[in-house]
Amino acid sequence: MRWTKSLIATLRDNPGDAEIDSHKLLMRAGLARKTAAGLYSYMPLGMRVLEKIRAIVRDEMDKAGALEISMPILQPAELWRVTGRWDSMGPNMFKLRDRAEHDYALGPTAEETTTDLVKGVVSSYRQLPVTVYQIQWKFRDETRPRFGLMRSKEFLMKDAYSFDADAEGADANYWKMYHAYERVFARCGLKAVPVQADGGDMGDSLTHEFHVLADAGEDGIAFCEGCGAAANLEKAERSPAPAQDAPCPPYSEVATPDAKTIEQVSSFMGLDPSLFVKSLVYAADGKPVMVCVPGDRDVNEVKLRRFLGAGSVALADFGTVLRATGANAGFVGPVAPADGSLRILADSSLKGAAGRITGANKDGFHLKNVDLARDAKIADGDYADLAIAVAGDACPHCGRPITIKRGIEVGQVFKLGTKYSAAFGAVYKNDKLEEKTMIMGCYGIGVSRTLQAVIEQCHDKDGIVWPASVAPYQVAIDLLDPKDEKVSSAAFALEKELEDAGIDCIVDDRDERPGVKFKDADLIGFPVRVVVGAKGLAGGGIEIKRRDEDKSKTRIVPPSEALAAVSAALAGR
RNA sequence: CGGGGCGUAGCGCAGUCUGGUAGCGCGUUUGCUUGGGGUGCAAAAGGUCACGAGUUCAAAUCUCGUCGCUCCGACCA
Repeated sequence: MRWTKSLIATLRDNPGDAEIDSHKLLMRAGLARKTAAGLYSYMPLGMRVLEKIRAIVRDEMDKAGALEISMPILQPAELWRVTGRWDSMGPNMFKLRDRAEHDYALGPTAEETTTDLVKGVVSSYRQLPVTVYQIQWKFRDETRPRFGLMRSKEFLMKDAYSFDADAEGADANYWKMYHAYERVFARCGLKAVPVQADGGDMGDSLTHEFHVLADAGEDGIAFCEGCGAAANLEKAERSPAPAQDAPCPPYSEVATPDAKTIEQVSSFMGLDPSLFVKSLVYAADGKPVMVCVPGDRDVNEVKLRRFLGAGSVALADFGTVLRATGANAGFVGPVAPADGSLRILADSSLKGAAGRITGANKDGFHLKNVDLARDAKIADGDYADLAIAVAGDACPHCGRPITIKRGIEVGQVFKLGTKYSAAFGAVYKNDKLEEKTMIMGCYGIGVSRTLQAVIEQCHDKDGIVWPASVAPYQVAIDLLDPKDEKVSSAAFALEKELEDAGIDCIVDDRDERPGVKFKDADLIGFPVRVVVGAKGLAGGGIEIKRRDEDKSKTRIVPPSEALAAVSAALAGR
């Protein structure tokens, strides 16, 4: 490919709306342009990267025995109503209507569509197991799209769905995909780590997320250096030691006017936040429940929902808080709430807590010297791990302190069980002609997000440093004297040689100064750069340098050895 | 959903407070120059100053409204 025949527009300045390096570089290197908020157009260079990632994903899926299909982006509402997700996905789904007033969604995922499809095709155990996948544009009405392709309204996703006759098969499929994912990300040049995650809406059982570690990541991940455990913070368990507080005198009221937050009250009273009990009123499936955690901790709503077995939990509105406790938010506590039947939960680290400060369930007042066991009605079984883990918490498996890092979620594997197959009646007949429900798994990879994750992980101060496997072109040939017949024909000859050898390359044949070409090549990040110039040719040859190497490592070879030298350089990447 | 910031040339921005001929850098075009890390010089093209209404002799600038973009927060009591 010739630079002058492509459509490449690099930018000197960072776009004003880009916050993180990968987003800035995505735009500056001319890989994509923003069309509207959360919507991007891929330029020729970006398209090539996307296609290369897609090809790797497809290859690994095929090797894992999955079958590629394509299902409609436009999905009828009736499918979503079968599982109730038409309502439960709520505003996250783009919904529209045709002229006959039929409802549709722009697919945010495709469990329903796939289950319905497979149900109609598979009827015998002889056809199982089967795994199908597609690489398709997905749509989600994000409340806040950000960071370019990281969180956008439209994104390319590979979604695979497995159907098995029995649990053992489903299990085997899960791990087959898990290992395929490891290979996909490794081949994209990414260090992605599998972490335990919460099933959320999709199912209750085993699930792992694959994360690319990066400070710009939106998820927190807890790691244990001791035993290697890794879990999303939403899921991360801790094993908090119970408090062993000394007995304290009876509790008494303290006036704390205008001090509502833990921060305000603790500074008002001059006491450490950890001595406070933070009490929050939640609505669990609409029913109020109070949750107490130490003042320097936050409630983990995912764990809370799991513990309660609730469909949804959210902080209660102020009216509910007032009715349940008798006070406004800021002054509530576990001691004698107005609603005596209010269930009160507490984090395990509060078991045995005494001498603590809580809200008084009376506006403007807190209580000091609260002994939870003595003063609050908390059932023994209602002490649980309910707080978000923080660095230094004990690992539940080996007891060593955990560390917290940030990650970008690029993939996730789920065991779905029969949630969808049961809803759709996706059954097969076994060898005794008995009807059985298929057991499912689903597996997603954010293809467009992966593109940006590679940039986030592979860049330096000069630009992107593409792994050879997903680079828009593997080789850039900087033609320094395009008007010199001899020089340009040498460059074009090498271009042909490389292309014949299956190495894609782009010749920068612009009438630009060398510095401009070097800067652009570094910015876009082609893995190998070849310089063909009059000066070099006269001096014996052409220059070859890897993007991740210093200038001093430049090799000069005669044109006849260029192909071998480029291949060698690429092999090193 | 709440709060802040911003909408001026393809991109990045100044000008707005204090109303009076629409500016700068990059990019683009042409010519010369230079030719190994974003050359230098000169000339040129390119803007209904987001949109609408109002105030005024006069509005990018003041007022009101609308739309869009963006950041932070989303009840942690």
